[in-house]
Amino acid sequence: MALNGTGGNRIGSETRDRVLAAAAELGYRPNTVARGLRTRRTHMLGFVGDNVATTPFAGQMIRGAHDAAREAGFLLLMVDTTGDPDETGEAIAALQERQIDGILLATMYHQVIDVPAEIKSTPVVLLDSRTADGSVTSVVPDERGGALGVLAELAAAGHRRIGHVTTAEDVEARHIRLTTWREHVTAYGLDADELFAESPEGRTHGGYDAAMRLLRRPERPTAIFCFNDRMAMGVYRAAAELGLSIPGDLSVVSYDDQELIAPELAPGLTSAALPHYEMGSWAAKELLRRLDEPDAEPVQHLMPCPIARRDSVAPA
Amino acid sequence: MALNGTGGNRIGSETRDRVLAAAAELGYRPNTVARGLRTRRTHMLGFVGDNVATTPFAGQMIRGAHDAAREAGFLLLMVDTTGDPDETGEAIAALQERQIDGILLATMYHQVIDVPAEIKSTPVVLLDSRTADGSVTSVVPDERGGALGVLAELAAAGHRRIGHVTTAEDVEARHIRLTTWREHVTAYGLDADELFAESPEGRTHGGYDAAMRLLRRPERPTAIFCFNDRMAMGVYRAAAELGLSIPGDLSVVSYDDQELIAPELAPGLTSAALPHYEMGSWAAKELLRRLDEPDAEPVQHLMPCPIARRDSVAPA
DNA sequence: GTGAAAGCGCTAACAC
DNA sequence: GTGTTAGCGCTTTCAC
Repeated sequence: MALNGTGGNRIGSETRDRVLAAAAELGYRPNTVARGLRTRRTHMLGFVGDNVATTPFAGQMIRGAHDAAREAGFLLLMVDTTGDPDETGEAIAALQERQIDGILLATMYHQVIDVPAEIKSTPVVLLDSRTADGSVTSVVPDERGGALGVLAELAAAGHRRIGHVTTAEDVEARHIRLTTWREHVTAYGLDADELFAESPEGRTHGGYDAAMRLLRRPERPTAIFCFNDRMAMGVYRAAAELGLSIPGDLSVVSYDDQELIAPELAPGLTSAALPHYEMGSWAAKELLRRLDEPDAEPVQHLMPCPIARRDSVAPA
Repeated sequence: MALNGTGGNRIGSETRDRVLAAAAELGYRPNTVARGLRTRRTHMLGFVGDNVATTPFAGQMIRGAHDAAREAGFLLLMVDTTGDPDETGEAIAALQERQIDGILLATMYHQVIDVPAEIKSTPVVLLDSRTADGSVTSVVPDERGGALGVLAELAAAGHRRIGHVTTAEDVEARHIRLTTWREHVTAYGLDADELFAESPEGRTHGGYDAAMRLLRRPERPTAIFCFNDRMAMGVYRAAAELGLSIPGDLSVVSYDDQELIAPELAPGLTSAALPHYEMGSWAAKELLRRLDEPDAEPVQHLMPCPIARRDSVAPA
């Protein structure tokens, strides 16, 4: 009671001091396992990810969750899976055996998922994914906001003929970014199809290919909004090959703001950042809050994507 | 005993079946906390990293350790720090309170460290770092081997005037890679200083700067060995500006094999890979082994760095 | 203001 | 082959 500060004035201040002194002298540290057995609180959060530790930028989600948890005296017990449902179920079971207080269920990119049945009564918050019906608390990036942000950068520089280079992969991010862009150019009365090019894969080569096709059209766009930084890297290469200078002849904006790419390109790439750290932190805090308030209504949170402004945009 | 398979033939097979059936029916899962309290084994490994979750490629170390641990029924309890010794000490204490069975102490890049005093009796394996005196079991990349490997690629293509572009930052990797290169070109009777250029920072811009200086010298090298992929990215840019084609006029090899860079450059960059996954896996397995054999002699392991061959090397 | 004891869910030793 | 019990290190209730 002296150590925990519990029991109010049940314990004399002089007695408490003696206890504290003895503890310090002995280097005493409470055994959290025994405490957990008794209190049924382990002060551990389970973190289940699908290849999150492996995915370069998604690691920031771990870090965000970690920091928020640690600040509250919690530690993260990690299980990384391949995303396979059976494996995820097993991971959750392994975590529950260890009596974790709650679960953070993370995906390496924004997607819609079903929550595994195993979770049941364990409090859970979804990280970078959400359920179709919104029945589980979750946080995902505000992709629409981010797309509007980079499009606004171009608009402010006077661009109207803004092309879009994207992947054909069927992911949430593609749909939202594409839809937002389409609305934007359509609002100018432009034909979106004429300004659109996609490639099977959202990587450098795909970006290069799509950009080559787009930039060779009779009325080429004055700016391109890329699905992601990797595709933007390909767009840079295509522009160089066609003798177009960035941002002189062509402005480029993108999404993801990957630290290994966006700031390293020449010129630096203006990109909407995926707020991985913030999402991780938000999810952990929200989960912690829910441990004390198990009946709180589920929340769907959209995390803003700040725009990293660099030198890839110039007046049209 | 039926569930754990312990107690040998103490329990009848028919009785065991009944127990198993009942457990399955109830969805019974043993409480690992209670078990840990009794057996003093939690089947959790502490993973202490300095910004490891944050560092893009180092995440593979976590994944390697995770997979090896999980295969043995262990889970990773993560603490990420800034690398500050006090913080690391506190992290270790937090882990010990939770009765973890052993500690993996990881750094985000290869370095020489002192082991925190707190560790004491807890079994520990160092990941991507080592002690000066070799008193603690550790695994680091075989940087010399990797450097020899990429230099051999160049030698096999007939290159002798091999330049080196590196960082001035005082890190293990710089020293080993530099020394290995110096020995290599000196063995050809060349003056290493004429083929050497460094920049304050090991990033793209630094690589560009150093390469510009190096490639403008009267007798320019026919190939460049770069400290890392980011600097290589700058070397590519410099070569392009000087009208030198890669690999036609200049071959380039590098170190790290970062997935976001080496395969994405055009042409693909030949690079020695940092075996992060393998190091993580080795460290966890070795730690697990040591839990049962606490008195085993410390081992210093060098993990080979495989060469990722791409298209940046051509005959001299 | 303080001492004593029960019990969290397990494992292992001890009976028979 | 099976039933019983102590105890891991804590927290909390009860008694005084």
